Amino acid sequence: MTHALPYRTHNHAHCVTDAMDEARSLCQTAGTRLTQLRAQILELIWQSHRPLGAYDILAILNDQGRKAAPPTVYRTLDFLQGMGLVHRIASLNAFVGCSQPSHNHNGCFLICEECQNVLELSADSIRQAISKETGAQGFKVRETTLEIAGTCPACINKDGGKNGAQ
Amino acid sequence: MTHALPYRTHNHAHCVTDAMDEARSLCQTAGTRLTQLRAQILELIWQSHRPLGAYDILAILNDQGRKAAPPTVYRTLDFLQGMGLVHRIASLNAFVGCSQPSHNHNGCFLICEECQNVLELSADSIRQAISKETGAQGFKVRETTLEIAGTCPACINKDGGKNGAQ
DNA sequence: GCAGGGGATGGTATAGTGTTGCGTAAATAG
DNA sequence: CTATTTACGCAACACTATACCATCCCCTGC
Repeated sequence: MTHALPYRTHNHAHCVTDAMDEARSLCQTAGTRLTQLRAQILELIWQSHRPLGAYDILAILNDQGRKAAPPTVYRTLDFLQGMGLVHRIASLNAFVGCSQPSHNHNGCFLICEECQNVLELSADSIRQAISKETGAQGFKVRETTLEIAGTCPACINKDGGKNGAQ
Repeated sequence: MTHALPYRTHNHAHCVTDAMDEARSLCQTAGTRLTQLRAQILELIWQSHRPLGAYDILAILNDQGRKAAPPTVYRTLDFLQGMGLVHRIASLNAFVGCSQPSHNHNGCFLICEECQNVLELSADSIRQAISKETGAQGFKVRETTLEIAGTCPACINKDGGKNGAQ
């Protein structure tokens, strides 16, 4: 299936239910437990395509009546990351749902600085270029962090060229 | 001129003097001041090819008799970043000297997780691939963060395949 | 030489992000 | 039903970064 672009209007409920379904299925397969807390936090992250800080999550959890402290959140995020269900955006210190948890690890993130939406690309051509360069250096890659900040097409149009000009 | 590979033995004093010379020249051109503090911090960062945390710098400064507080260090780092003399590695919360401050902004960093050395690549082919993908999305790039963690060739050899195996 | 102004630095406090360690509770296995 | 593993609650702390104000220094013009 194709995934909706975050910055286009789409039925976001589908994103959430899809993500939760896939999460349940992945945990089932892996023999890990998608507990109530983990599901709750994953769903919180999927409330939008905007990355959420750990302390944002913490605040929402506490608003929702759960007594949580930072370790609770970070542990859960570690689990979700380990399962490939969420990604950490290093340049933002924030977390976003992974749109294709079964494939597409080490993705490439397009971060709109106006609307804060993040689009995850698979970007095979970029991956190949990286692989070629690192190979030439004899460098063995474990993990790549590729985060691109800028302006998404929706915001470029919205601005009428305010930032699109230069 | 060609730059030495950080993880090969090289006369590192040259890296430092080159970097300092270039820094002086760049500041001269830009009409900014490479003050004693700024030079001191830049030189600290260039002590090695390993990224240095802001609080590492702070500790060394204080060891060296200067009374500094965090804002002093961050201000100075901001300046040095603004001049393109150092880069911040988001995935490490640390700073490294820029090997080619006059060109090569938005570089690509190969981070060895064993020896901690960082090599900065220009990586035009990667940049082109990114540009192509983002262009296809209609996304306007302002800044790219590309940090690749893994093992450098020197450490791969040193380990005799300990990590190189898998 | 000297006042004025702007950039650079010193310093306190505080905000934001992430971790350690330990004890308890819940789920699963035997 | 006990033992073991796994998850969660909680306190304290470590690390990273910024806001804000005061002071200093250097350059400029006089």
